[in-house]
Amino acid sequence: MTQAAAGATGADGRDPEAVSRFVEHFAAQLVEAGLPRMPARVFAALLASDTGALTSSELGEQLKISPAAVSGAVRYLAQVHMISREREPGSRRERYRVHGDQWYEALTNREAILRRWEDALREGVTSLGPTTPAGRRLTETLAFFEFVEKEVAAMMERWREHREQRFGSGTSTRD
Amino acid sequence: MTQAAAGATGADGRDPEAVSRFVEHFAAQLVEAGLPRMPARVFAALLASDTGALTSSELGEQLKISPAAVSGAVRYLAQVHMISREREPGSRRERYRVHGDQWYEALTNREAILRRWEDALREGVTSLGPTTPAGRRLTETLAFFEFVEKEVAAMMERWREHREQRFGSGTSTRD
DNA sequence: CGCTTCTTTCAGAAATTTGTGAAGATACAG
DNA sequence: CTGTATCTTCACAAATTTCTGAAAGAAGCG
Repeated sequence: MTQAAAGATGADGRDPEAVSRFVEHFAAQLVEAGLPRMPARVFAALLASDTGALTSSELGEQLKISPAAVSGAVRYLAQVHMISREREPGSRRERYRVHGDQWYEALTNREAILRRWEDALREGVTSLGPTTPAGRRLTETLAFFEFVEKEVAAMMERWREHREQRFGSGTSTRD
Repeated sequence: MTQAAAGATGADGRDPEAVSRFVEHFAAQLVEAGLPRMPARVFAALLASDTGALTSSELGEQLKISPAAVSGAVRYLAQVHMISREREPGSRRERYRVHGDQWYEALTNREAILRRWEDALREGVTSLGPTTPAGRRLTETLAFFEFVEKEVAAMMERWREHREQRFGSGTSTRD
């Protein structure tokens, strides 16, 4: 019984059970917020890893999912810029990494979505008529989104500053 | 041919086709952002209505969906505070309304979600250890969310001010 | 150059989600 | 109190999504 003791640590100096508990719990929250299940689990696992980067097989093993599932999940995450892929030079292994800076941006970077909302609203204002009651409502909604878009950009700027001050520059975890 | 002419207006002074086009297009964007289909369509229809409020049967008719579907959709929307329900005093009809103020808040009011994320992260920091690399990453992530939570509140305050100035107070559409 | 190791793609099985019809509640009207 | 209009709930059918196993596709290494 070398590893199952209370709060025990695995071979790598971490308690795999505690890690798993956190991963599943946090992933569940992400799912509730709209992220597909597998991407959520993979992301949480990366977040909870020591180096902030894992290989495909490590992910599959830890989460008990097939290589195909890992592949699908990382493709999704990379597409929405929540992780980035790295190639290890001397190997065919690929490494998936969560990069502090990058994924904060991604979270707020519903920007593309915001844009499309704005486009749809502009079209609506035109086709319903800017002076109709509905048109006026759409105009105001549009103004809100434009406002938010600007504000979020400013907010992220402030965050970078804030973080710099509190945590020092760069990602807090490096290899 | 009283109503189908180009850009023509229906009996109610609006072009139903143009309205429908907007409704479906905007709803599609909302769906892409994660809203379930029916709620998205219902919401878009309300947004594009002249009074900003419709009854269940009006919604069902316009969107060609069953009363059950309307019921489910409005329940969802009310739950996330994107609309409110009103009782017409002299009738068993209920009216669903989009209230400018209210739904802007709702959109940014992922607050509940944010809170749960923060809770999960705090738990993770504790169980993985605040001084481990993973623990440090979680701490920073937590800080980010706390920062965002504060900032969003401030942003909404600024929005109210901004809107006041540009559109005058209150909802732009009243019965 | 072929072997080995890893990753991706593809088709299908399983589970989940979504919308409907029909029956059940609720509340006003006479 | 009975009748009627309106909304909600429930069980099921249909469509969509999700994950897996198996085979094909890259990329170093001998």
